[in-house]
Amino acid sequence: MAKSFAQQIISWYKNHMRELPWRLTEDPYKIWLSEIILQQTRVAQGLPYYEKFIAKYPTVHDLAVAPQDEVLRMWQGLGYYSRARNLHSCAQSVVEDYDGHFPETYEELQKLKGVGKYTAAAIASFAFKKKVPVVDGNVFRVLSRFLVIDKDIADPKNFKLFFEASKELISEDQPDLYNQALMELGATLCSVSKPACLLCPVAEECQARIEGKQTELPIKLKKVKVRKRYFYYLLIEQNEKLLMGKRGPNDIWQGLFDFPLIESKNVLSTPELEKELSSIFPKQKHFKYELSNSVKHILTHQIIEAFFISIDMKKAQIKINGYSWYDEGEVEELPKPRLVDKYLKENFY
DNA sequence: GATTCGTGGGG
DNA sequence: TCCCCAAGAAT
Repeated sequence: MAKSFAQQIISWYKNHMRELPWRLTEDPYKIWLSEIILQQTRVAQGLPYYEKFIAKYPTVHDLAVAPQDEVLRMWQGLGYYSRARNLHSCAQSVVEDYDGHFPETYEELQKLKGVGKYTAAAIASFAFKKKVPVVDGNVFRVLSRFLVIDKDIADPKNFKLFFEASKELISEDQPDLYNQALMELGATLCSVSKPACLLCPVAEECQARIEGKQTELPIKLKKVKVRKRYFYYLLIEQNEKLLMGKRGPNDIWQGLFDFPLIESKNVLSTPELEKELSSIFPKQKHFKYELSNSVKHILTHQIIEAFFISIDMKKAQIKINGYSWYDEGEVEELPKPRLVDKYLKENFY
């Protein structure tokens, strides 16, 4: 009897797998941590963060008792910061509600903060050898090609179709290796633009390749709308200290620190800017300020054009709600958005 | 259920 | 320069 799809990709995987640290362990904590870090993130970008976290927090207990600002600072630069907040909260839940042990089933795992269908399937199969298929961007791509599934992968109602398709193909005794092989195939050979079909272990049976449709699949319809925002950051320094504050909910960078901010839907003229400034500092009649060149910062749904305004306030009493003074050492330790961190590194430290 | 959450790299 | 998108989840 011919080798099954699962058998073929698993034997290919065994010969080509990259020996990443989270693949050389069965510790659910390490597997969970790696999966959270790798959500919407490439291995090359996430790997140093994984090493850093494991060194700082060897066990889920170490992570649970850490201060949240420290965890956010550790996460700085990786993006999607709700992952860090949920990571921390999840660690505390595992310690308090599960006696320090991760739950083992697909359903129970999804009750944890930051753990959805993909991550639950990954932990259940990698750590506990459960027969649950993972469905991520790679799986959508590989299966849509292998089976010629021309349904929109951006539409959540089509998730089940791929989940069930993979469930039909998953290995009975090596579900973990099957899932990893499927993702690795998508991450390496079965790439978005130029799939390396000549190297593919299942090219012979790939329906898209047979029909010459590799690059037409998968179908993804949704396009993101991008919003433009203009940030005028106020750099206010007194006695070697800088005024900074923690960002609140319902916007980007929740929990991270930045400077007092004037936001606008469009570029401000000099009079407009000065009017804004004087409304923030009503008591100051005249003060000097210096406006930086604009810095573009691109997010998934927003393009931010930022200006940094250094303000000379002399010895005036300055108080802005929600902001406090931090010296250089303290500023260094605060979790900050990339945009802010870069500016500080280039102009202050 | 459509939207919103970062950042960096590749084509 | 622009577009895509990468081991998704929460709201």
